[in-house]
Amino acid sequence: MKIYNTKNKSSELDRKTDWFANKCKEIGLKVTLQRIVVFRELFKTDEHPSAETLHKKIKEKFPSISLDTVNRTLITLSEIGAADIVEGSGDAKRYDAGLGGHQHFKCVKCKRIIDFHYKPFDDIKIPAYINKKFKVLKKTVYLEGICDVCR
Amino acid sequence: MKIYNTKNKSSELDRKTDWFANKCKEIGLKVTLQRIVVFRELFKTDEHPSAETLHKKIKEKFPSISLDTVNRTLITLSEIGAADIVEGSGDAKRYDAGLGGHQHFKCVKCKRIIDFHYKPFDDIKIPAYINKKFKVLKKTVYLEGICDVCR
DNA sequence: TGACAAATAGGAGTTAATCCTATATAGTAC
DNA sequence: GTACTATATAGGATTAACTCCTATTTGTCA
Repeated sequence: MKIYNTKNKSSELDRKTDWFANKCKEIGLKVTLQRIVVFRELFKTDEHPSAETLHKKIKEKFPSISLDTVNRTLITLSEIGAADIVEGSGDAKRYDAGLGGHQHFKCVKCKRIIDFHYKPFDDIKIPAYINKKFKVLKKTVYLEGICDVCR
Repeated sequence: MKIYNTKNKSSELDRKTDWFANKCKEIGLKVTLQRIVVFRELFKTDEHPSAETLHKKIKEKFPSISLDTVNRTLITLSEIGAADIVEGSGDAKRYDAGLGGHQHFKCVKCKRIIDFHYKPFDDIKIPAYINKKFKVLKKTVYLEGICDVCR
């Protein structure tokens, strides 16, 4: 059963949803409406929402979904590589759809997280002695400061 | 009044403490025993403690200090550049003495944060269009993965 | 040494996340 | 389609990590 609209010509979102549903099946996770909805809502936004923010938005269309489910699902998504926990300093966890190919700037005043993409940051090389000792799963260049609106 | 030991030949720690006390005075912050103790304890460790971890350690010598004070002080330290909040993904805030000159690897399993220093990471250049739009206060290269002990 | 603004202790309150468990549902087997 | 079983969910309870409040204390400066 498809629980999302596919009448229109297949959008990026629907293709991504198919990819996600298949990934769940492969791994042996059930494809539930909640998981699909959380995934799609996260994919649609570029606001790097916290679990609570995302929960509020999803409740508009799906009033019975619980915050716990959103939290659990976001953790599941990040475990299977369908989402990323955005790096930062303390505060509530913030997520993005884990598409890669960009870096984050976080405003210390308004807590807004802004995407930017600077190719050389994708290509930074990890020294051999680190790769030898640790298994590096993620490398990030992260900037913090005052955004254009706040200053 | 010096509230820390200076009988021995001036150690790095004592010199740093003087620097910190002067910085407080410059800015107009009172030089309290609590601030000195938090600063020194943070400077002595390379474990990137959370406020709670640091509070426990300080209580051994200074039983009356409150967790709130440790928390407030750590925030103050990071505001005046005498400490850094270590970047990471959610969980409790972790601090270091903000000496710079190193990067962090965080183990996603045991949450241990390990310092390493790779010179090219100090020198990454921020593109002009970012500096023009935002005031960048901090740039970080941050690695995450599985540490040698956990794997 | 006295006055006052700033800082602290410690308990109360808040926010984010996780746990618990009865109920519901996806996937599979018939 | 129906039944079965392992997962997943809802939502309230609990925990963790702060943050706030206020009476008391303490640096700092005159």
